[in-house]
Amino acid sequence: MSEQETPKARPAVRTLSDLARIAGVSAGTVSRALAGNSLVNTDTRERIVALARDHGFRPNKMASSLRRQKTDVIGIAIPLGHDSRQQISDTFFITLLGHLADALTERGYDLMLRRVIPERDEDWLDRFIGSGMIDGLLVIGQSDQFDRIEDAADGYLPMVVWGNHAEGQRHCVVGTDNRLGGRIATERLIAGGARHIYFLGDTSAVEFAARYAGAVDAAGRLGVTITPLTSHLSSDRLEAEVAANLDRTFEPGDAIFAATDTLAIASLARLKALGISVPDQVPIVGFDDLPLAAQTTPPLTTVRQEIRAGAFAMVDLLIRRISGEDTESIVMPPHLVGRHSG
Amino acid sequence: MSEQETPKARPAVRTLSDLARIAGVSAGTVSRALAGNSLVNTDTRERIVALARDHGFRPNKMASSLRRQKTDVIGIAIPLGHDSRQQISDTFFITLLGHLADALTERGYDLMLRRVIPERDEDWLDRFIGSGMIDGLLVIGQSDQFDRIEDAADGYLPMVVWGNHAEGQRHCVVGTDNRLGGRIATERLIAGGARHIYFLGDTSAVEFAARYAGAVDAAGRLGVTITPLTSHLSSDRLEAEVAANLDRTFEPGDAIFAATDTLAIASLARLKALGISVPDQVPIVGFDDLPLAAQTTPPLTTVRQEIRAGAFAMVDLLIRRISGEDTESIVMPPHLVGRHSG
DNA sequence: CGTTTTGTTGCAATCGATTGCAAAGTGTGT
DNA sequence: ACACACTTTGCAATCGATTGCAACAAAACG
Repeated sequence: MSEQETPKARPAVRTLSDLARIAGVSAGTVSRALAGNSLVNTDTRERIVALARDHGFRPNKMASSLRRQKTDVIGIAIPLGHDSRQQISDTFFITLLGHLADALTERGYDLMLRRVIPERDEDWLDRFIGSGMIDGLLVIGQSDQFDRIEDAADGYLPMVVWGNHAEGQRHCVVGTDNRLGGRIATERLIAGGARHIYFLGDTSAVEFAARYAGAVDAAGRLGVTITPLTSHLSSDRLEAEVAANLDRTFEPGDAIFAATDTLAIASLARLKALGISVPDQVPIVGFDDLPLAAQTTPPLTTVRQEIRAGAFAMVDLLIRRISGEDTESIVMPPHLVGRHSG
Repeated sequence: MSEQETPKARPAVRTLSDLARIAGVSAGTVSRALAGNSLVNTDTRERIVALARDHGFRPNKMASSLRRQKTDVIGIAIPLGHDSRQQISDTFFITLLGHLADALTERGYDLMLRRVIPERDEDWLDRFIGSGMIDGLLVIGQSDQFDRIEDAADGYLPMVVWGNHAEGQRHCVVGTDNRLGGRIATERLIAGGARHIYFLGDTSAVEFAARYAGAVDAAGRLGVTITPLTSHLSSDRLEAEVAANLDRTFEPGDAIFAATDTLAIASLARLKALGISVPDQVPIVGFDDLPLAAQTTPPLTTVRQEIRAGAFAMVDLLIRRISGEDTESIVMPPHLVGRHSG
């Protein structure tokens, strides 16, 4: 009663020993009781658990982590190498992050988020890994850090990366077959009559480079020319760069393959502003199939990545790696979602 | 030389003591040397720092946190009370998260992200606070957890919440004047000729409730009727609910005030599919002014929230609270951004 | 009734970095 | 040559939870 009314009058119960004193047992017993299982007497356990609840006691996770050598925290690194202000706000990464959060929470892990700017911090990966704060690491996007990730993977098993898979690479990656996706998108445009394709994106990120390579494959094989136009994804540059890139005279047979739906949507808006009709004058195909892609005008034709499945796969692989297994990478096939923009 | 070539042949240097042994000094000295300042001899310091670098030594953060009683980690909680699958993927929250990440990283803090579903975990706030893992807590959105946040705020200073400010509340909040925003949006619609306004959103979240209240204020004062239509923000329900809500016959004078740009954009798409023109038949005003709002067709008229400024304000307040100051809330004025949808 | 088994609990070491205090070493002033 | 100040380093306690091992009691067995 007065316990309920003046919970702060009592000296706070901060440590196991505090609670142990109140319960009249040793700290070890309290620890075991709160751990639920093991070998404490049922009565004792219940008494201690009740006491802990009444006093709002929560064991200190730092101490626990230190002792157990396990933090139940997974690190999520977002390297912003090729585009330092992008990405954490890019819809694709965020959607992925959301699903990762779901999957990790479900498994009892917390997540520690870190945006890293490799140019400013050479050592970002090893620093994160070596901090002792995380049981495993997910890297969202390889950016231009492929080699550094490779190096780290040699000495650190519990790491899974979202990104592109290259022949013979050593780090475990989950991602879409970007090259195939690029090919599919390009073939779609060519089937629609395109003779010259603009690739919109930043090829210094390996994922996008692979999409471009796929586009070049298809274009080359089918006798179509292709021109890369560099556009970054950071929200403060995106609009201006897309505008600059699309400020040209389009001719019949021209088409746009945007490396990302975000870029495709910006292109849609820009072409509309220029009075160029999509897809009649210039067809556009995007990449990702974000939820928004279905809601644009016209609805966006795009190459779908299975973000949710990918996120769950990453977590699954990571957990297997944490327990020592050396897992293979997973490359998921992309699928064309034909709507009306191209 | 052979050091460089076979870095893994040597037994790894994992602890201060390991490094101390190699350097021929005590662990305490190593600790002080790596801490940079204090009172170690310059030569010794440099020698130790070099050794640490060569051996890739990184001090264990858990141990450090435990001893210093400071983790340099800020918790970010996203309560999903009124809409359990929403938000982490909602563009607004994500944009905010991105800016928070910027501001915190700049100040040397890491961030620990936690989505919480209050229905499943009554104790989410106290558990996070009491975990000992974080130096401070940012809560993104009050959801329907206003009272619980109030309770926690009484005993825990370093917490700042994004959300709505209510008269006499005790927790420190940063946010937009939602009620005023709702009023502004509604007045805009009425000035455009609206006689009946549909409010699209979920009023069980206090922020949205305040926007609705503002809309009711304006509508009541100007003799306009208003009808709330409940739509959630989770990406898997959003589209269907908007569709269901807008599946009605609109009459001249009808207008839509969407509680969020995300809802406004979905409405735009839905009305387009129904062959209803915006703004001629039904004007729409949104809320947030997401980057996308400028790129829709037609470009969205919306009420702007200063997300970036808000994020930096939150971090600033939090840091002052961590050092013991009891800061006031900040309520930022919303601004109407007139584009073409309403 | 003595011995073994089973069930509970306490004790103390441990995880790894930090830091107050003491001690050692060096240098200055008289 | 001695006392004193200052610089640098080592020692050992500490943060709080966990856990192997030993100790003890009660129950079961012969």
